[in-house]
Amino acid sequence: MKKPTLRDVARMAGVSYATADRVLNARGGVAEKSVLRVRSAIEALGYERDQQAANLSRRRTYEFLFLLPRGDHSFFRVLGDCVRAQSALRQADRIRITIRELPALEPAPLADELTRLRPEDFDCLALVGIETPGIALQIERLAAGGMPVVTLIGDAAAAARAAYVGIDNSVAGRTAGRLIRLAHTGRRGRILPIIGAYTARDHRERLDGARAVLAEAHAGLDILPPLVVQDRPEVMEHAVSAALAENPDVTGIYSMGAGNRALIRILAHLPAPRPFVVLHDLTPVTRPGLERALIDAVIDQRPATEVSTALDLMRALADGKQIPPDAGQITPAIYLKDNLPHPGSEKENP
Amino acid sequence: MKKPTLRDVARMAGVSYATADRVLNARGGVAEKSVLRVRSAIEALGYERDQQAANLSRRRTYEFLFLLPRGDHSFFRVLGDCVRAQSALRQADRIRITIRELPALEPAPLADELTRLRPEDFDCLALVGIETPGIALQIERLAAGGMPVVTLIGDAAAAARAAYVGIDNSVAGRTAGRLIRLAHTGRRGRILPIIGAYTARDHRERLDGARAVLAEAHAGLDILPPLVVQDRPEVMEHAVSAALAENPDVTGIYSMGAGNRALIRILAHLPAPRPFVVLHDLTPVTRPGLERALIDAVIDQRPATEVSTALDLMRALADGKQIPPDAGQITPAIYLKDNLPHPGSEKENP
DNA sequence: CGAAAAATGATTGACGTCTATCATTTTTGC
DNA sequence: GCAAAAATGATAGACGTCAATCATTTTTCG
Repeated sequence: MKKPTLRDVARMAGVSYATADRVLNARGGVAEKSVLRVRSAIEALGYERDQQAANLSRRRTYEFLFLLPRGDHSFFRVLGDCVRAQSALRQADRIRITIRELPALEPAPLADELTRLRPEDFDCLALVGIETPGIALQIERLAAGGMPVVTLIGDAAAAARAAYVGIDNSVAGRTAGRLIRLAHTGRRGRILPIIGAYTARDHRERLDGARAVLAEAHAGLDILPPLVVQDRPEVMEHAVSAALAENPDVTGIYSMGAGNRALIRILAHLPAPRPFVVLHDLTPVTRPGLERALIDAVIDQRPATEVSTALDLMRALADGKQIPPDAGQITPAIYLKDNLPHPGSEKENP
Repeated sequence: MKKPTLRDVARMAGVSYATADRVLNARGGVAEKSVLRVRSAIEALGYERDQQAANLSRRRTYEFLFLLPRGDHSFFRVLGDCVRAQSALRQADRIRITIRELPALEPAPLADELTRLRPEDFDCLALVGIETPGIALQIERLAAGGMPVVTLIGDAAAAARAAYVGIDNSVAGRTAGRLIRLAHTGRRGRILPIIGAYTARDHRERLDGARAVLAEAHAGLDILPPLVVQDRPEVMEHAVSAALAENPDVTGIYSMGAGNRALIRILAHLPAPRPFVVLHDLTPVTRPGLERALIDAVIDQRPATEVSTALDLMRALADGKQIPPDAGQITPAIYLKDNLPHPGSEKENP
């Protein structure tokens, strides 16, 4: 009644242990009929290789590389913390994580780094994708060379990468839109969207998602043209101040990108009733905003879950397993003032 | 530069492998000074036992028992599915899960089952707690006998159980309250709370949480006395129909317990504008309600995360590790129509 | 000081798999 | 039918730990 070993498989197939092993590990040099007999014995017994014993024997450690944006955005800092936290936890599982930090959101240094990589350097690579032909090319090269690539947070080279782990930004935008609609039940309003840049696909998707839901609203929700603030607090500071001065009747703000430190500062000095504010990602910047009720909701992509999921997938990939196509889909979380996770636990708890 | 083995520890401590092993596994019969030398060698080298090799050698399998409520509530059915899904996934980690289903929410059968249990039967026990002196006594007995007990969803015997895995129901209630407040921004309203029973601690906590947040609201939110429906659809059907007939101006409904099938049926026949509706737990009953926009928000305790977290803790406990006091805290999730997880993925994705 | 007790060392065979080698058997092709 | 090639069997030593045995050394104490 206990788990069958490869020895049991060999016995049932009527071959030697060596032959069963040759089949299992595809070493070749086995007659077709023997292959079939071993295969069906595996099937019949429901044999599954004891991966732990196998790893012990092979002295295998999983070597994973994470290419992360350097932490000028507070979200990227949180993300890095998540990776480091998981790195410590997974050492027991023979997983070794190397982290290299690159300038955030810049294609050139990332492409450079990828060019220098050889497929045999790591068992799997995770990176925050940027959609650029040069980067796609490198991902294809590495994947073809046998190093699976997982995109994290942002996708790239959708055909060549093994998995994308992250949220559906259109879903995130719709969710934000829904919250804003909720907060406008039975009244009219004017919404101010703020994005980093039109060129960022994730911001565009969030914007479109939010617009779709807000446009559904029967009642009149007036959606202002989006402010473009380049994810930078200084720009945010000016742009938002100006926009609010021009539109004192703004009842809702949806900030899709970074640089929210300035936004929160402005909100703190706004007279009541303040507009309803939704923004993205729980960080040391946004969390106090929620706690002080300056902002009302945060759409979070749950970086801890993303990193943990990514690592599960990377291990499966390194073991040569098949992966379901949408295994990396992360459902965005909604945080209000009241359901904030315990401080710090964002890093550990998937 | 690679991980030190026990052999390295022995060498550094200047003792034999056997002695190092005696210290590591507390087999006794070792002189004090040797113990110290080994200990400090472990410290100095940062040695950590290779748990996988150890388990292989011991032929250890973790034997865990789950005592689950029989699935008449749809949530408990989801919970059971989560346990079964994890059971399949964790076989590779040498975890064997036995599930016993008991009549839901009845103390007597649970106490009976516990009485029959001997501490040596399983390495760890997880159960949905009911707060009863008899059950507390049994948990204390098992814990004292060396079988750690983890409470799931509902707590019990807080002093004796090793961990509670579940949400803070007061937080869940506050979150629901906050959503209702959001939906009443700038307008008055009348809220209808629905609970299963006053005796259920979780329902009371949810109610108190929601009331606390709703009472904060400057504007007038009129909170009706809670309907008590015993978690049963038939009772719900009558009670809610009557309450809505009596109060046609209800603008919000918060259902804290089960039996929501009837509530959703009623909502489907209500003329617009429908009240704002929040209820608990994403199940095959509530999900379509969200999708059809009959209800507006679901507070979910993320059973997949709960089960997964419980298993992590149970393994740590079985390995004799220490556990941080709030390791089982689960942050409740808010689901709107737009951020529903992919169907089925609730069971797998923590 | 010497005997008993305590501590330590040395060693062995598992656990399930990997990797390698070498001998033996079976199949293939001429 | 025979040599060469292909397939198979048998076996051994690792991986890091556990659990056990037995011999040897050191300590304790009367």
